[in-house]
Amino acid sequence: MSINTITAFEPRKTPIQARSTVTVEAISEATIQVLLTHGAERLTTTRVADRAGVSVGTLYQYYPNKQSLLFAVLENHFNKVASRVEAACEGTCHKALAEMIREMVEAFVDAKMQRADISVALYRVAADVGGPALVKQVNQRTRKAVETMLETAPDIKSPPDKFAIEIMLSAMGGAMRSLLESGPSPATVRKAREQLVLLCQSYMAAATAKRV
Amino acid sequence: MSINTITAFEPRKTPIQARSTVTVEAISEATIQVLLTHGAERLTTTRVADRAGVSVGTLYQYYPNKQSLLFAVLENHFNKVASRVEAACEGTCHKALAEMIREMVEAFVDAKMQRADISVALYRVAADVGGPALVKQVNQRTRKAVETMLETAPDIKSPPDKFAIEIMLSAMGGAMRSLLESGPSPATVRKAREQLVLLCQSYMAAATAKRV
DNA sequence: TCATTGGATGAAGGATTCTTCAGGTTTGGA
DNA sequence: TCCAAACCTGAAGAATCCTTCATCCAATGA
Repeated sequence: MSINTITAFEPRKTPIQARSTVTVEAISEATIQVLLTHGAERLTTTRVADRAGVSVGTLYQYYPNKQSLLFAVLENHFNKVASRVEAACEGTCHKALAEMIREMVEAFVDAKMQRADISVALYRVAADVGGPALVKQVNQRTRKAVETMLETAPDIKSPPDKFAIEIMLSAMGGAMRSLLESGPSPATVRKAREQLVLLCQSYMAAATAKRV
Repeated sequence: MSINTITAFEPRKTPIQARSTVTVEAISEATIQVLLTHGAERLTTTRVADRAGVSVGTLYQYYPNKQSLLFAVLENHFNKVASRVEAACEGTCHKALAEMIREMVEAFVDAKMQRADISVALYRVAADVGGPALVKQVNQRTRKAVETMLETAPDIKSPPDKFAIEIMLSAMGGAMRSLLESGPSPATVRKAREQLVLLCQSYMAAATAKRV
């Protein structure tokens, strides 16, 4: 079913000419806007098309159904964030553990904040569109990046449990979600960023020490 | 708007006779079941009523609309969990910091696991029914309990920042959510429980030490 | 220039859903 | 026993929504 679900979400056709690329992007952005202004419950394909300045038919030319549209937007956002975190991990090898974690967490927070509106909007539909499965997948990917990064840390006796890293990532994500949903001020975001760094640092230090 | 939203969610009439109490509970339970088997998108008042063994009209006698139904179930669940955590906090005063955190986290995890199905079901609608606001409210309440508990800890130099406690709670909640959504085995839950304890312990230790 | 492929349109079919309300059934006390 | 209040019923109105498809416009390249 998982495979079927995913294939059913695949775009219908790929943009070739320039104008269609514009259209697809407009639809994407419109989806987010509608999500923010009307809520998930009132997210209508017609409404999205209107906001994007195209007709419904056009929308259905690129997405087989409403779910696939939402899924695509969700996937796109997740991938962007994951890539940022991966890049941060790769760029911080061989440094001290605390430094690694700091870079990683800050990359995550910054990536999320870059388009905070998208994050908030997507929280509202994630559950209906295979969000949890996507999160799992992305978390897995991120975990690997963190794992290989940690293996190069000079000040670690034993690498942390895979499971511990997953816990850390989901905790970080959860805290970030709460934060974003509260519509935080820049100052609050800065504070939270610091605290999240501390949270992950202290946990990782404890998790690597605990193992024999 | 917040007040209007909440008043609009208020139950229509309160059960008086015994049978109506049964009915209301059946509707509550049916809501969760439908959520789990059909998903949030296909949660229909008629479907819920069917599953509860009553007619739609009966449902609308107690809930003014679909949202209020979902909100009530959500609120009920959150309050239960919060109460458990509060109780744990009150029962652990004057012990060592690590012990306090352990009790608190374990109470949270156990409360969530008690009806894991409800938690998972509710994650799917929380966003559409003022979930974030509720979470905020409950988190605030829990934070106060944790705060007063921590003030009695003998081995703390300075109490942690309010903000730090909030971060911890939302992180804990987020990690728990990821866990629950992955349909974990009992063994996994045990491991996660341990790790969550460690996560919160090490963060709180760091947060209380950092402050001058 | 012109044919072919890509792209866009939007009215309308088909299907659901939410919610109401007029009328019937059950309960509990007088 | 009897009645008023509490409950329950479920067909149907009203409102949306998703999705399709026949048709028209634009671009590309031969």
